[in-house]
Amino acid sequence: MSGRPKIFNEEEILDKAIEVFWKNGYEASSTEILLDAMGIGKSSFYLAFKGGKRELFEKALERRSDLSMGKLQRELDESENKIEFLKSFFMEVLDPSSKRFLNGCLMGNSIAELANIDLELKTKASSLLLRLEKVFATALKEAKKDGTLKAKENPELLAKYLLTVWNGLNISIRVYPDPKLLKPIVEKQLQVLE
Amino acid sequence: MSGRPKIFNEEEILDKAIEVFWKNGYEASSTEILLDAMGIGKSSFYLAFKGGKRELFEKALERRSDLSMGKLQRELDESENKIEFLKSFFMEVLDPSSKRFLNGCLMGNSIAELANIDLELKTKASSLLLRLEKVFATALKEAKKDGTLKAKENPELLAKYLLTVWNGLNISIRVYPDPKLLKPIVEKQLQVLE
DNA sequence: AATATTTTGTACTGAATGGTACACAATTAA
DNA sequence: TTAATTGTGTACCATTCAGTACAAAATATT
Repeated sequence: MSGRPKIFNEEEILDKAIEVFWKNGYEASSTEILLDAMGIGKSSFYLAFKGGKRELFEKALERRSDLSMGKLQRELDESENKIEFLKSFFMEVLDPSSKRFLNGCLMGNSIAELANIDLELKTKASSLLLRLEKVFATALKEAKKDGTLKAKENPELLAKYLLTVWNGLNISIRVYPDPKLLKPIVEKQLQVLE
Repeated sequence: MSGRPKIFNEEEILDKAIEVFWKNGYEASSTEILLDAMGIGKSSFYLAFKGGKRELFEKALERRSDLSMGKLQRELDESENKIEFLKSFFMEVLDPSSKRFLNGCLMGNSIAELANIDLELKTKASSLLLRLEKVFATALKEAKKDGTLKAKENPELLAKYLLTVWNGLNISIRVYPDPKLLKPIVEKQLQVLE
């Protein structure tokens, strides 16, 4: 059953692919660049990913979502004050040392790039981005229950609101070179959580 | 001095190019697709646009900005209540028959796509998008003067806030297939203008 | 009508694209 | 030790990419 062992670990090369796609987007990430980054040859790649670059992209989106949503959910579970945590979560985007500062949100970027190019991939990115809304929603519900969220608005609505803030922020950080300019904006946007 | 006459009008073919770039983005718009849409041949194109596709994209961005900012400024100048007009301006994005509903914002898309691919083009798109902030800012200042804007916040800050809302909205419309879902979100975001 | 000037259509180019073919290498099971 | 199985490296492929060369066409000037 098992012949020659794989020289690579699928999760590791997916992480490399995520970096490339996140930085360059889908179209501008050539298979050559991707293979270089992943450190594997063509035949290994096409054996593992029969669907080629497109399948790799789908898997990369999924893994990126799994990792970041898992981390976020864990942090929320551990946090005392979920509202304060959410605020810091948004503020992190303004940190010039964060990947997101330069690259924005992988899902948002993919939606913008592929909306009219590849409906299926765009829909995939959309649904993965909606996981973030879901995480926001449950956190807000819990915060409402434990009293840290005083706002009268529906948590479901607030979650959609936050997702839109998220989307805007990830574009705006690349418009305003100085993160200080955006800080008061984000604070203003997050006032609904007061 | 004047030889064979041009078979095309530069503004008209730029409008066609805008449509293509807006729909597909930069990378996925091949010169072939562009030339087909513009209805001209290669030699005519490269004679008029020595810089090729890249120059065409720059000119397209500029023209798109000129046209839309010109229109917006005119509408603002004519409007009685600038705050109400700005609200309707944002609500228009949610109209499924608007181009923006499917394609988002050309500048925002370009920033997302080219941020790490072509710094110069990304910077160009950014600075053109900042024109929108400028238009917002002057409108808000006037509204504050004439009393239609009651908010105590600095108009400059509010203008940046609106631009971020704009950026988020143009991603979110492609995440939420049903524009009704977004309407209350936008209303909430625009409450700062009350 | 001849000439200068500019634009256009066609054919071509070299490079890059995503993807295959296939012989060979490394492992496990018989 | 041999066979079966699976993975890898190299060479190759057709297509598409952005862009050029150049001759022919259409105009204005003389």
